[in-house]
Amino acid sequence: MLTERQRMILNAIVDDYIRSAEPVGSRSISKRGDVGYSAATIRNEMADLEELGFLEQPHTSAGRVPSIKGYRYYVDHLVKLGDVNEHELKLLRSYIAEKMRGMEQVTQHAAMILSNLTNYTSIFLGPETFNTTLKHFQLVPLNEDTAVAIIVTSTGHVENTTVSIPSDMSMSDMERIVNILNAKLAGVPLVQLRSKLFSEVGEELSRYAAHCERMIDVLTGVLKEGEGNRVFLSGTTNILTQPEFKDVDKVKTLLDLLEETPTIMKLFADLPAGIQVRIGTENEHEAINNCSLITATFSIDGQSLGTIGILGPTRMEYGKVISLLDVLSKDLAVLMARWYK
Amino acid sequence: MLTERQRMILNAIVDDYIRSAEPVGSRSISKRGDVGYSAATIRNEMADLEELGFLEQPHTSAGRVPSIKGYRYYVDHLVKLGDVNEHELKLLRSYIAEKMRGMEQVTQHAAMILSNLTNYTSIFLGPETFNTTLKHFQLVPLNEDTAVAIIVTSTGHVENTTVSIPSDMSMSDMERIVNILNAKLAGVPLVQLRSKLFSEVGEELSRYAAHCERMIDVLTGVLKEGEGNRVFLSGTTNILTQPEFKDVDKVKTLLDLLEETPTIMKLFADLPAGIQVRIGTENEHEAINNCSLITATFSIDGQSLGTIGILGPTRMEYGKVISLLDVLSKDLAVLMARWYK
DNA sequence: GATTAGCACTCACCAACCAAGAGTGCTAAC
DNA sequence: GTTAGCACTCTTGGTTGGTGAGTGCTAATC
Repeated sequence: MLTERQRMILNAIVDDYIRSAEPVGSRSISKRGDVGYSAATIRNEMADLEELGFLEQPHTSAGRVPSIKGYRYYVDHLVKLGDVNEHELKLLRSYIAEKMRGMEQVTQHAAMILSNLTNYTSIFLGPETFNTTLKHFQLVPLNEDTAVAIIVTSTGHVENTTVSIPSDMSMSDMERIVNILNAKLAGVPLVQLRSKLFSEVGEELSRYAAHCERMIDVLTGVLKEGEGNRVFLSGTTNILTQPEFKDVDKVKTLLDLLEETPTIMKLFADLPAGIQVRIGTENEHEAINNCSLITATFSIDGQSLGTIGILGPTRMEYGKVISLLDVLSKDLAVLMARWYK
Repeated sequence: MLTERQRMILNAIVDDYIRSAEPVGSRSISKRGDVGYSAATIRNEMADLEELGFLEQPHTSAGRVPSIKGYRYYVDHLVKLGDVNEHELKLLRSYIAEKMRGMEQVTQHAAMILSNLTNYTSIFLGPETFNTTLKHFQLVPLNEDTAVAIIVTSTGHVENTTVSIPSDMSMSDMERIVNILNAKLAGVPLVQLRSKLFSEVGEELSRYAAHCERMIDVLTGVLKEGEGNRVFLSGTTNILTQPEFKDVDKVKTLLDLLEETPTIMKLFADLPAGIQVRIGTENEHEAINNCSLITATFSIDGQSLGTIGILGPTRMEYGKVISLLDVLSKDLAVLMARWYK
């Protein structure tokens, strides 16, 4: 619905604004070389674009600034994916060099590199527990009445809590129960643990029923607690270098948001595989209404294994970030496929 | 070396400044009621105090502000420990209600409450690994060539990494080695693991020597990696509400510092048991030269089990924070004594 | 001799004001 | 359809002058 020239001008304006962070005027566009029109012509087009809702004016006689709708159009139709240069590529892939750490460490490291490379904040969200299965469960006694409960999931994730040992449970009882639970419950999806317990293990452990249920409580407790550990942030303060965050109050609300893991998890909920761009108010949460969130969710056999997101101002280098995330998520997908073949 | 009146005036100035965050003038002190002198007298004393280095003037004809030396004198001789009120005490002790979680969770929760109560940033540093002993070591295989290595320490702390299994090591080999290592190394201080390995386990595992050394590498690797996990922050953004941090640049350097776990660990190194106050430039690190750090290190039998610190502006409510930390650290000491009796 | 009232002086802070510059919208010419 | 020209708007930065808080000093007072 936009003319070729309008698209060209919109593109120029967004590019300029992303670079300069200042409202861009008709003259500066006209002088860019790649747009062969005079300032006056551009002015007319800009007025039209504003009427159509793609641009905004902070005040009369300031330049124009892209609106959310403008950014959206830019991202959907205009943005040129920057190509990832040698240096960046090398850096980005350096995490693979640390051969064979856990999947988590790898992704977290990747997220860190990404935040350095982009100067925005990167967020990594680990796989949802209900997609993973139980690998191993164990109790390590610390002294007579306390023990550490440890759970290992199929993705190599480890969770633990300290629990108190009921006084009426002997060491050998405990060992036996843990053994049986392991034999029966290994490979069971985490969310089905409880129901499986009753259907499968029921009769065999009936004499330990009470204890056993206790154990499952512990198990699910550990899992629930671990929920929060899925979020990993990197470069939190990078965003402070952006001029749109020179106001401490804005900074505070943003940082407060980032500290609230549940909120972040909600933000990342239900993302389809692949790259997703959420611009400004397209984000649910008010605190990031002047931010954009670009996410890459990678999955294997339809099972999501995590999401890496980049949070920056709406005036974000979309082209660069998208292409970086694209490369990275494809790399990770390959890596994971090999890992969990 | 200060006269009674000078002490009184210094005390009044520091108190006022802590409340208002603004240079305090002679008149406002004179009108406080508890100091029965006229503004002129106070002015003279203030001039003297300035000459002695206890006060500073931002510029001529502004009020006075305490210097580092002034704060130091205040903390050492003048400060009245605020008494902890019922409500605070209840809140502060609520972590105990979560009966018998791990020591770590308890302290971390306490640190969180503390940051809420004070509106400063609280930092918790877990016990040094070389004071703790190995409780349990385990490998959980994930697939043919990777496994999760898990370590449990005597304090109930759990560390883990994913490692690759050498192709020439069979499952049963692995199990055997792990078993022997556990039997021999449980109870050994973490730092002595390697030397103990050779002296004690040497002959018994000579046929597995190579593998065994590999295992120890894994073990120490896990530990080194875990070093960073000892730091726990809470209320990071609280400090942003303080007027001295209305400048985003300062905020950034401070937050950057807080993200660097090694630096924080250095900051907390070699603290004696009990409460310690470091004011402004008394702190090594430049980024917190206008902050004060109050720490409480609690130990049992001379073995440090962690430190809780409060980081705030130099203009901090010393009395309140010190008494809160005092109560808390004593509580924790009791709790831990029961725990690790 | 210590204390205090009085006074001149110093700055930071604020508001008003002004000029410059950037950008716009509109009109008329190309 | 495009562009040059022009009047108009509005931010920005600098200057100026007034105000108030606070000081240092001196002289009077207790």
